[in-house]
Amino acid sequence: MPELPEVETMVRGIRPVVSGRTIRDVVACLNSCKPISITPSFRVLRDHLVGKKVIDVRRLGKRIVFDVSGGANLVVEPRMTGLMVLANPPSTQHLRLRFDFRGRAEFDSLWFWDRRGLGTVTLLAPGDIKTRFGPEVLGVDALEMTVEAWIDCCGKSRREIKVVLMDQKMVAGIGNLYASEILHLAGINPMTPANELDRKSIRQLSVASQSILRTAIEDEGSTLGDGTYRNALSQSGKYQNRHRVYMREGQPCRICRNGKITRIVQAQRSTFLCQYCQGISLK
DNA sequence: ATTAATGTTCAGAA
DNA sequence: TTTCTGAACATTAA
Repeated sequence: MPELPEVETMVRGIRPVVSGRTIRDVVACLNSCKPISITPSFRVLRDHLVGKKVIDVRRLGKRIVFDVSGGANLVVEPRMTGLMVLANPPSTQHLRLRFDFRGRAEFDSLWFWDRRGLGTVTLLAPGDIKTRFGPEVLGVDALEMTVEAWIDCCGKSRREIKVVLMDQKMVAGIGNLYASEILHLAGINPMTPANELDRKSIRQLSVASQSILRTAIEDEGSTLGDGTYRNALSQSGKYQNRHRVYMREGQPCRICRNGKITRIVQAQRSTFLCQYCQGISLK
């Protein structure tokens, strides 16, 4: 579930605690749970990181990037259920990796907890970090998506716009949850082929994307029913209370109050929508 | 007790 | 070339 707002929240929680600190040790598979995918290998990762200093922690799409002294990067991909926490992980069962820091402070370890274990951790050599990702929906300077980039991105695919929004090579940061929310705010039918959207709709998409994601960051992301997602201190997000459509099938639309939220399936994933707000005639 | 579904990504097939 | 399918894994609901 961690999408841009959740990953951004993790980074904001971790950065002030971890930046400037030296890695004392890295420990894998606490409580002997299964190892997650580590590239090139846990051994290499550990040997390289121990003794290095964390220069900065930042977000790239849905990934957490640690810049370490010497120029290498540690890239953590939470995928479905991965979390980076400084304390109180949801359970002791799925602690996959632990980073210990030198010196003494309020928090001396950073954990990678992952219930499903689909997350990945990659150590990249200096200079190897290049984004196979599209531009950021929210990002610094040139990395941030412009309306022109949106027009370009939509124009080159015939796939449904919902599917294109989730394609990280087109735009980095949007996943299944926020795609539904964004399209509802933009008043766009999720099934519309991306290349059939007019300029006005694309502009609305651009505005809606930034608006939804910014608000979700302010609310520290969405913690769904299973309670999996938490911030760095293991507290729940609040944005789920403001969901317009996601997981609200059958409930009245909060905006138009005309009808109920509908669930459809696109690319094997649930999409939630309001047929009135999004101009859809369902047969 | 099986089976399907769940937030993501990617390799390999169509 | 672009788009689609299934697999990686753990847990819950049906």
